[in-house]
Amino acid sequence: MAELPKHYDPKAIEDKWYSWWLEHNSFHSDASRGGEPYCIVIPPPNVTGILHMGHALNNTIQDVLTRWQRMCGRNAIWVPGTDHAGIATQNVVERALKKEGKGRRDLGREKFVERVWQWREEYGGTIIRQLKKLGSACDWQREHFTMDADLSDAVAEVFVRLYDKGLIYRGKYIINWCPRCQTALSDEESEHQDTAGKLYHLRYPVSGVPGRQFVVVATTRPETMLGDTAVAVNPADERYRDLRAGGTVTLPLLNRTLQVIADDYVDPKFGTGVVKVTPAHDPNDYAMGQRHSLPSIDVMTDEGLMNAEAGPYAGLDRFACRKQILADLEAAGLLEKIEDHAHAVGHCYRCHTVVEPRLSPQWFVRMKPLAEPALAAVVEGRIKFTPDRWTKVYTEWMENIRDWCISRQIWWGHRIPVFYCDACGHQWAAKGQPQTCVKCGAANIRQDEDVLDTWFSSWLWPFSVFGWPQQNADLKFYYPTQTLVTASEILFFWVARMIMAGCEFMGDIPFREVYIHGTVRDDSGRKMSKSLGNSIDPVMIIEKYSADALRFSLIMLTATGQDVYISEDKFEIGRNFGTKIWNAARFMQMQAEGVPCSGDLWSPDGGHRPPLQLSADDQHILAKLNECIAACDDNLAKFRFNDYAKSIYEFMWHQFCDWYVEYSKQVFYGDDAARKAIVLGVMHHCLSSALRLLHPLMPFLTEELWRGMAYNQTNTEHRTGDTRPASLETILSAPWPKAAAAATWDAATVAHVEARHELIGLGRTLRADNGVTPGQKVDFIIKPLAAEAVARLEADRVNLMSLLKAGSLVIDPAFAPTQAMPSALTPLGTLFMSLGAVDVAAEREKLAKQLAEVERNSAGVEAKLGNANFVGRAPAAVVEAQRKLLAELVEKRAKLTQMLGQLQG
RNA sequence: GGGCGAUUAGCUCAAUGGUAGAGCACCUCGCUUACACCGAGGGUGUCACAGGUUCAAAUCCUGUAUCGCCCA
Repeated sequence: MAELPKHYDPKAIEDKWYSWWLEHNSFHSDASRGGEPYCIVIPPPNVTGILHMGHALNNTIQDVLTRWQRMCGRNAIWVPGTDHAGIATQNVVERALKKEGKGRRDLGREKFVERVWQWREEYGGTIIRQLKKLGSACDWQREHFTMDADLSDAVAEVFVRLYDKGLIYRGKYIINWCPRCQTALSDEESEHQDTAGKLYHLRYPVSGVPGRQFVVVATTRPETMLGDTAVAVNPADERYRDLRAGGTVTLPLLNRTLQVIADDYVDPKFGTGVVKVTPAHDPNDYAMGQRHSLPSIDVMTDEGLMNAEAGPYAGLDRFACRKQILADLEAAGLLEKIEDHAHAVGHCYRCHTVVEPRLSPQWFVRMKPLAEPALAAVVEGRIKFTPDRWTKVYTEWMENIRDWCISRQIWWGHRIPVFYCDACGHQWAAKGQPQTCVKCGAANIRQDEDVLDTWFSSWLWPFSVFGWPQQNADLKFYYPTQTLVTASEILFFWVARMIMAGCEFMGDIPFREVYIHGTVRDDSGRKMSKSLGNSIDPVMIIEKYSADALRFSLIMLTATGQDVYISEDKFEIGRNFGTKIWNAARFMQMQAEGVPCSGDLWSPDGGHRPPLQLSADDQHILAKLNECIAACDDNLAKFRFNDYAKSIYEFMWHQFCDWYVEYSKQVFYGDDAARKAIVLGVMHHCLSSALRLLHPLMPFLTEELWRGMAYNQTNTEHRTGDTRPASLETILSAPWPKAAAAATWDAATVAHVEARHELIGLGRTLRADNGVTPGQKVDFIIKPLAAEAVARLEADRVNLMSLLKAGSLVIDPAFAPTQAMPSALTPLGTLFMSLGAVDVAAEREKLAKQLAEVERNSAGVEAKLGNANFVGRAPAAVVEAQRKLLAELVEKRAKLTQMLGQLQG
C-alpha cells in the first residue's frame, strides 16, 4: 500500500468504512445462521431527539459490547429504533402549527396526526443519522419505530389482554396534570424540584364556638382554597375538641360552609394542627375526602385557569389567582402570616411547567400483580444489575409500586383501544376497528379519545421488535436478550416496566444483565442541558476530533457507573492515541521494506510457527500482549470499560511504542536479516492483535489499519466454534485475540527485561539530574548484582547503549569507583555515570536521602516481622513477601552505605 | 423526612485488608530519520473528620461534615 500520511485523517475514513459496512451488510444478524446469540436492544431515542453526550456514551458502550461479542464468535445483534415520544413530538408539531397561526383543533385529529407523520418523515431520521456517524454497528434492517404497524399491534394486544384480565381500569383519581401540554402525566413524568416556596397561613372564620373567631390553616397553594370542602384535625388533638363538637367553619371569599373532620392523616405538630382539605387538587386530601365522603370541587380548567367554581376568580391563571387571593385575604385581615418554606414541586418532564395535581378520569394499570414476578426475577438473581447498588433502588420501587396512569390527552400515539356503545352502554377493548357493538350489534359506537403513554409501547420493546405477538424464529432465537445498557434516569420509566412486561407476556425476563452508566456532566459537575447552554455537541466533536476519539475519550473517562465529567479538551486523549497508533503502524511499514515478513506468524493457541529464536525483548512484549488480552477480556466481562480502554492504551503506548519499538530500532539499523524478520513478525502479531482488541472502541481507525497493513490478507488466525465462514476481510468479523494458553516466553527472561527497563529509567534520571542534555553521549558502568546477570547484560549491550545514549558501556562485577561518580541502585546492579566534574556534595546529599528512605522502610518492615502477632496471624505468603522485601532493603542499605563511604574517601 | 452515592495529587479518577497509582494539567530539557497530536526527566497526597474492629485500614464497622442524586 501507499505510505501512510504522517497524521491520521479520520474525516476521509470514517464515512468510507461506515458505508462499506452498510453495503456489505456487516451488522446484520440472521437467526437462521444459529450459533450462540448475543442480543442488545437499543434504548429507543425519541424520534424528535438529537444526539447528546449521554446518547454518545450509552451507544458507544452498546457498540463496544456488540462488536466485541461478534468478534468472539457469537451471533451478535444490536436492534435499533426510535420511539414516538408522544408529548414531545406533539409539542414540536404544535409549535410549527402555531407559527402558521393554527392550533391542532383547527386541523382536527386525523389531519393533525397526518401532519405529525409528515414531520417524522422529514426530520425523524436525525438521531439515526447521528448514531451512524458515531459508528454504531446496529442491524439497520431491523430498525423499528414504536408507531409502526407491527409494534402498534403489540400495544393493542397487550392492552386488550390486561383489560380482559382486569389489570387495566378507568377511574377518577388525582393525577399529575400539565396545563401546558394539557394532558395527564404518570408519577414518574412529574419531576420533583426543590423550590424555595412560601407557606401561607390563612384564617378561616369560625362561628358557633365560644372564644374562637377563626382557625388558621397553612398551605403552599392558596388558590386551591377555592376548592376546599372541609378542614381536618387529628382525632387525638384535644385543642380542637370544641370545633368538632359543633362549630361552623366558613371558607373565606366564597363563603362556603366547610365540614370539620377528624382524620389520623393530620399531623398535630404541623402548623396549627388544622389543615384545609381540597379533595380535587391534592392526593392526600382526596384520600381524606374518600374516607369522609366529602364533595370534590375542581376549580381549574385544562389550561390551568380558574373555572366557574372559582366564582369571582374565574378566568384567572392559577398563579395570578394566587396573588389576587392573597391580596383579598390580606385586605380582609385573613392572612395571618407568610413563612419561607422549601418544598419539592412537580414539574412536567417534557416542558418543565409546574404540574397541577388534579382529579381527573384516567386509565390506569394495576401494577402490583405485574410487579411481583418482576421483583422476584431480580431478587433471585435472574437479572443482574451493574453496579449492584441499583438492585436495592429497583427493589424499593417495586415493593412500593403504585398504579400507572397510562392515558394521555393528546393525539399523537396509540389510541386507547376501548370502545363504547351508545346504544346499550357496553364498553370493551378490542384490536382493530370494530364497526358494531359486540354485545348489541348497534353501529353507533365510538373509541376512547385518549392515547397511551409512550412508555406503554417502550415497555414491550425487547419482544415487540422481534414481531411479538407473532411467534417466530427471531423471537425464539434472540429472546431473552442478553444485556441492557441504560442510564439511571429511566430505571423506573422503562427498565422496571420492561421486566414486568417480559414476565407477563413472554413468561420470561427480557434481558439477563443491566448495565447502568452514569450521567454525562460538564466539568463543573452540572448536568449537560440545552437550557444551561453547557452541552457539548457530539457531532461537533466528531467533526473536530473524529468519532473514534469521541468514543475512546468518553469511555476512558467513565468510571464504572459513575457520572462523567467532560470538557472539550478531554477529546484530545482519543485523538492523540489514534495518531500514536497510526504512527507506530507507519514505522512498521517503513521498516518492512525488503524484509521478507508479513502478516501474523502466530496461531491462536499461542504456539508459533515456524520455530523462532525469540529475543528477551520479543518474549517480553509478547508476555505484555498476553496480559493485555487477559485484561481486556476481564474488564469487558465486568463492564469495566474504562479499564478496558486503559489496558490497550498502556499496552500500545507504553509497552509497544515506548519499549518495543525503541528496541526494534537497533535490530532494524543492524544487518541481521533473520532477526529483522522475527522482530517484524512480532510487531505484526502485536499490532494485529491490538487492533482487534481496540476495534470495538475505535472501529474506524482499526479497520483502516487492518486493511492498510494487509492483515485482511495475511492474518492466518481462524475463529474456532464460529458458525460463520471465517472472514478476515473486515476487522469487524476478525477473531478476537486469545490469551496464550502455553507461554512462548520464559518468565525469568521477561522479569529481566522489566528490570532492565528500570535500570534504563534510573540511568536517564542520572542524566537529567546531572544536567546532561538528551542528545549528549555519556559513559556508563554497570556493576552487576549477580554473576548470572553479566551474560544477560552483555546481550543487552547494544540496546542499553542506545536507550541510555551511552558513549561507552562497561559491565564489570569488580568495578570500584576511584572518584566520585553519580550512581543508582538498580535491580540488576549498580549503575555509575562517568562525568568529568561531579558535584560531590550534591551526590552525597542524594545518597543520604536515599539511605534515609531505605532505613525508614526497613525499620518498618523489621518492626512488622518482629511482631509475633503478625508472623503468627498473617498469611504465610504475606509474611514471606515481607521477609524478601527486608532482605532487599538490607542489601540496598549496605550498598548505599558503601557508596557514601567511597564518596567520603 | 427516608434512601443511595461521592469525598484519594491542581483537575478527572484507580487502588476490591498487606510499601498509595494513572491520565490530563504544570515545570525542565530535547525539532535524535514513526509520532511536537512527540520524546526524556520531574509527585512531601494529615486517602474529608472523629472513634472502633484487626497483627495490619484509603479499603471493614459506627458517627460527623460537605456535595450530588433518587423517592416522599
